Amino acid sequence: MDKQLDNRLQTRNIKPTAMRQLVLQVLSEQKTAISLPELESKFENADRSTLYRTLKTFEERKLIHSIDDGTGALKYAVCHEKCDCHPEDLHVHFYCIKCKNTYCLTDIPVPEINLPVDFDLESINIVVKGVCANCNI
Amino acid sequence: MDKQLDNRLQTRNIKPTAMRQLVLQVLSEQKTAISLPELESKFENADRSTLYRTLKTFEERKLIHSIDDGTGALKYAVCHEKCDCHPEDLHVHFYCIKCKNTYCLTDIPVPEINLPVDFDLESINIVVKGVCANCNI
DNA sequence: AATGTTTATGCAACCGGGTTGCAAAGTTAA
DNA sequence: TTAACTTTGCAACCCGGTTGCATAAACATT
Ligand SMILES: [Mn+2]
Ligand SMILES: [Mn+2]
Ligand SMILES: [Zn+2]
Ligand SMILES: [Zn+2]
Repeated sequence: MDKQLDNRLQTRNIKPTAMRQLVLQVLSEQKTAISLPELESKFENADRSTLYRTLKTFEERKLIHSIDDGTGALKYAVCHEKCDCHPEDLHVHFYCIKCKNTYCLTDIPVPEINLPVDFDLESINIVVKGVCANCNI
Repeated sequence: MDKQLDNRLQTRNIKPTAMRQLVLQVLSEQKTAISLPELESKFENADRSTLYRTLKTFEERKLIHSIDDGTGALKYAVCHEKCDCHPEDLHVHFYCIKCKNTYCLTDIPVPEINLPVDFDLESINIVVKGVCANCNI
């Protein structure tokens, strides 16, 4: 289908099955992060475990990243092209308590955190809660 | 029982039932945050929903705070005396991928985050993952 | 002390997100 | 064509969290 998306799959070493193309397409259309149950509801007849495994594969290969915004369901969003999900690639996420959407604030990198001595840092998860611009008019 | 702990309950307007005294005692003994299932396992015959509601009450009254470290189970830790869980009271949390403990890094306040225009901030959740000092010898 | 009212507890059942085992279908490589 | 591997679909399960409801305990009023 979409040549662009197929490329994204290929460069991440993911075989472009029909299912995966569809899932990536849906993910790419989202303006905010989406959960597995939400994704499920976007398809008529898709099996949850297939979608689940598709997301897992995507995440493993760094095509998407997941956000735990504290709502109980992991949210997913496509990584930007060159992302490797290393600390310097990470950004802040925002959960709106009104519209319940979770935004990637890709312009806001996670700040440096100075851990106590002998603590090793591997990743940082920052979720800010509040009211988003759309809900704030 | 413990006069200190009873005071903590009173100053937070929580009636000091036997159950609540016990739960607060266990919580106070922890060096790292503890989940409901873990708490459950510290008692012989405690009912889950009672413990659940006890934690909820404690959290509502700001006697304890909860941490979503991404493991699937919320962790709880006692707030410090004067805490109101406002952004300026919040600290960074650390999840050790080796020992699976979640630490309150009470000395590390959450940094300021400048949100995009029209976004209102209510709370900030920061969880750093890595290896803790104990596991790093 | 006896009564009614509020609050806390215990039990059971449920919910929802996530996860797995396994067999069938599809793909790829000899 | 056959064999090996990968992906999909289905069903069943796990676990943390949550709720309705009945009982018990605490509290207040007479
Ligand atoms: Mn993101
Ligand atoms: Mn803490
Ligand atoms: Zn919003
Ligand atoms: Zn550790």
